[in-house]
Amino acid sequence: MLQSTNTQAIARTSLHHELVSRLQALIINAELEPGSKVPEKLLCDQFGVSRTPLREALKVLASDGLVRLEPNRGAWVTRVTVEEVEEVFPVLGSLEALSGELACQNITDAEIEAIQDLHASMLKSYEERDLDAYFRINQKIHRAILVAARNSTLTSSCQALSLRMQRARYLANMTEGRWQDAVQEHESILEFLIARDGPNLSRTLLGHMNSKRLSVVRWLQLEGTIKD
Amino acid sequence: MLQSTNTQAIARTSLHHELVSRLQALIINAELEPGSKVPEKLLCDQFGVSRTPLREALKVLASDGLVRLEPNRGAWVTRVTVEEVEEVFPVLGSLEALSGELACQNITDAEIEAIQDLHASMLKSYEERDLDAYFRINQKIHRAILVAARNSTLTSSCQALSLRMQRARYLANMTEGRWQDAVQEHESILEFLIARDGPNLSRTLLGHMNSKRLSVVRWLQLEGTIKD
DNA sequence: CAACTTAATTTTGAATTCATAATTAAGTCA
DNA sequence: TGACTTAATTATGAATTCAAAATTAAGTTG
Repeated sequence: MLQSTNTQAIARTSLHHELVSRLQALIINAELEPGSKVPEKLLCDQFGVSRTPLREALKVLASDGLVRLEPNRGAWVTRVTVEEVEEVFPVLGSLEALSGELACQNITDAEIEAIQDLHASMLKSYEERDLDAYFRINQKIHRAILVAARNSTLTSSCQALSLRMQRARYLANMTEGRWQDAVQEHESILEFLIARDGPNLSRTLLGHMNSKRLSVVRWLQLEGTIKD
Repeated sequence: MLQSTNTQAIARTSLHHELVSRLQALIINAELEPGSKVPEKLLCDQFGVSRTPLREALKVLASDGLVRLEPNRGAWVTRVTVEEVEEVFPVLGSLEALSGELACQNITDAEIEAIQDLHASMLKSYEERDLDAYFRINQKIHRAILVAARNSTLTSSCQALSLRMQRARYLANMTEGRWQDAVQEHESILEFLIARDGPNLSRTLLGHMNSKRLSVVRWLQLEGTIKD
């Protein structure tokens, strides 16, 4: 063996870089609650680092819109608002549409097969009504299409915006009807991908994002109604 | 008067935020040369700040792709590569296309008039072959369309990618033929905007970006040929 | 004197310190 | 008691310090 067994994945570049990932995860999983203050000291203890690298990470998260920095009042976890959703989804839609177009030009047969497998697993999760698994696989499919687009700039732009929409499992709320539609949309996506039909895949992905937007907005509004 | 005279614009939030802007400007204007090391100490002296906020700013710039952080070797100003241009312009094209679509839905008559004025000034700069002025106004037009799109997420995404492409005045290299074409494209853009014809404006902006991409790539390759 | 070692210097990444702003707690008075 | 003031505490932003890594300079040897 040329390389030693990877002790734990690839050694991350810097402390700050690692912290960005960790904090992203905490925010996505709502372990840091939306609207709450980022507990700087606690996190430093938790991660065993000083405030310097943690604060560096927070600046980066702020530029990605996951936290908001209030002068002299620290960092606050941002909330997903209806306004934000109405802004982000159209942008994400455009980018996903592009990813579909490019993927059709560049995807290999092996990659398509891999996506077919993912699709099959996703259907299984749907039948078992396992929402968590469904979403995990769903993400993998979208990610696989992005990878096939061979454009790392596109990938990271999408990733950043997706993260903002993934906060607090808002997407995980689906009515039976919406879920069924989403699965149907994914059938089309796969079909056009196999046919390497860029324009139609593009259009379908855009529509898919639009449906997601409507669903998320509906849910946010409902949630607002309940809480107020 | 309710408020005191604004001592110097709006007091910026934090040191780090101000530094991000300053460093962006230095990189865009190639005062920090592409491929060179970011002179941490010098910049600290220059700006009269300590390393902490400067380094925070560098992390943010790194996440935007303007600098690259090499572990234990500091920050380096990234170069614009052909690969990057081939990646970024398609994404920027998609986003600008969306901005055109949305602008047609939301732009006011007053905003259109303002863009017409900018367009007229730009034509004047073209006739006077004042490339600097031309580009400044060009940017303003694209920005005005973005503003009219009423989507701040879209605006900041475009802005971030634009910055990456603005490094080192690469865009400022235009042959007479390309310049003429660009002006013609802008005529169409204005026309479709006035007609509030979203689909055609969208298409034109996408094409415009594509032309820019070709022009920049051609120039980068030429430059490479000369230097090697 | 050219290739290699080793020591001095500088730079980097991160912890610590410190002044200031914000928050909380305690005290005051109607 | 409850609104207001003031003092104590805590948290924040930024400068400073410090250990480790990288770079440069100075020797050393063939």
